[in-house]
Amino acid sequence: MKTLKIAEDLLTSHGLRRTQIRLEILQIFMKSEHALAVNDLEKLLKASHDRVTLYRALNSFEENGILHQTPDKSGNMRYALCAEGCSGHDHKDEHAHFICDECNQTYCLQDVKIPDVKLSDDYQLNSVSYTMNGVCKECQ
Amino acid sequence: MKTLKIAEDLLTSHGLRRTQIRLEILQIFMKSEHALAVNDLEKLLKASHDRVTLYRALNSFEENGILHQTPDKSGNMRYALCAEGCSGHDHKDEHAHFICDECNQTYCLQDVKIPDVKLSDDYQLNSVSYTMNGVCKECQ
DNA sequence: CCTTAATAGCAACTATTTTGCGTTATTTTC
DNA sequence: GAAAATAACGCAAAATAGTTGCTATTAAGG
Repeated sequence: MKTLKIAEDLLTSHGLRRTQIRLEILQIFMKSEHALAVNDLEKLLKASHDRVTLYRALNSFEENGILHQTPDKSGNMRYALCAEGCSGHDHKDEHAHFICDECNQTYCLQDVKIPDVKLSDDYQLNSVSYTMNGVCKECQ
Repeated sequence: MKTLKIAEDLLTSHGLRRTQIRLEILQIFMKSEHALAVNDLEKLLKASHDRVTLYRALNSFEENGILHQTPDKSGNMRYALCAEGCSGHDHKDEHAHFICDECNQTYCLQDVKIPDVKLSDDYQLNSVSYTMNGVCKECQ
């Protein structure tokens, strides 16, 4: 299936409008193997757009369970497509992330499931994130 | 042992100067059960100080393995005391963190060790972080 | 004491993200 | 289809976090 078609379906199925930018953003995420910062996104977009537009699109996607966010080591937000089965407030994003200390890129390790830990009853758990830092293949 | 004495020892043993602010900062961290943002720290300090001073103190502590940092969900940096055995570039900070979605506070779960995962040889691992989100006891 | 090197504090700057508001354009409805 | 409704865009401005350069202090060691 073509990425454009998938992007269109993603938007429609979440009641969002199919605008040029949003379609392009989604296609970029589909082609990317790692999480992207707003910065990265700006560079990958054909035309230049207002950052506000990007932020609003990304937030909307996040609220609708299309994307999920993780801050990188320095605290900047990065976004990546959710696996299927995400819904806005109940992210099933239970895979680990790897962030390269050299190139600072975030890899979504879809096949690395996050192991559980024992947690005291004092805490009511909603979601978990597992992030590894190190050096990726490219940078070794 | 009094917190002041501990703070003094921490500074001296790392070759740092025992200034008023730094002693106070360290004591605040010793009394706090959760990780603090620069913002929190400002409120907890008796007198008001320049934010730059706080940032520089915190960075210095981090480099010397006295504190470690974790970004919270929204990407803001939070700091907490390291367990013993941390050194500047080889943090042994292998415990999990819990961040409350309500009050946004970060709890250091010193006794919850981070479990390992299998990682492809493509990645060279340096450090790991495990963060849980949910609702803490206070907020339930 | 006196030196010197670390630290504090001020000013200014960069980067990220958010908010308000008028305009544009996609959807919906007739 | 055309008009109405409203989601999304884009500009301006501002809030927030963190950094850098520089000078003034001050702790530590002779």
